[in-house]
Amino acid sequence: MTRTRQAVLALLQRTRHPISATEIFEQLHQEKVAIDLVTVYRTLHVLKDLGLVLQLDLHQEGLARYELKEGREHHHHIRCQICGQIEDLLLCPLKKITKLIEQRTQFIVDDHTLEFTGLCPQCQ
Amino acid sequence: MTRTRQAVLALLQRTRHPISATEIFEQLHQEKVAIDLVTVYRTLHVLKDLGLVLQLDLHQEGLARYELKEGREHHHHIRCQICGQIEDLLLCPLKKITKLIEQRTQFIVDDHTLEFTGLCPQCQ
DNA sequence: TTCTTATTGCAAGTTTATTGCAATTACCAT
DNA sequence: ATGGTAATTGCAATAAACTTGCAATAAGAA
Repeated sequence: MTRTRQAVLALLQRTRHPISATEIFEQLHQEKVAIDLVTVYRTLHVLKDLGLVLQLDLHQEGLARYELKEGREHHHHIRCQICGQIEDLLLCPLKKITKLIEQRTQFIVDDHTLEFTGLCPQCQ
Repeated sequence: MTRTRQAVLALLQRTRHPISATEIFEQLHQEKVAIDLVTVYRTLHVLKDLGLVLQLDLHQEGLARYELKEGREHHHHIRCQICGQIEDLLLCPLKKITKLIEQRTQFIVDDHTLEFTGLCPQCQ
């Protein structure tokens, strides 16, 4: 664990919403942490492989976002189509459905993604 | 409606799984239909705006896939992590949950995406 | 057929993310 | 501490998906 990795991890810890590599890069530069964008990408890859970070690919965003997995329970997201704000949904209605899908398709399911989009209270 | 647009639409009609712009481009060239990749992208954009085609952004694929919306009921997908095969799931367990989420978040929900990943029977 | 408008192809440009490689840094053993 | 080794980093270049500008072409109406 180097200081650059700690800086990325610390930023993820204090960020409440899923954040992109570019946003991490820009935020750290504002905080006078010298780090290359490539290093941000590589660090995120490492943290993902270590199981500390989750990668999200939200619909129609065209970029990856990351959030800390550690210490957080399984959840999903809702995103405002106008302002892009992302909010956590601390629920998951898919336990039973997963079993049904495994029976129907003969797949072994090991992950799922669920995302809602719409208008946030401010943008309605 | 030009012949190139009809070619794209016809290909989408006879393709059973969500297909990417590059795949459409390559498939049409194999069928000796001269079409530029840019035109494929623009055609897909038009068809999407007309509500004839749905764009999917599957998790960790890093590209957009498209499927015909016309005449098909609402459904979701499951994708094999090994071979990439995508299968339709002709179910949706999210009607009640959507109402709950609207109450909790004060968002107006107007869409959702749901995707399962796992191992298909062949890749297990 | 001719005129007008929409569509297309080509080239160039964006954006997001990855790779190669040399230079630097971290960490372990001494 | 110090030196050696292996991992990490920055820079430059590259890749892949997608978009934009613009002139040439094709479609549809008069």
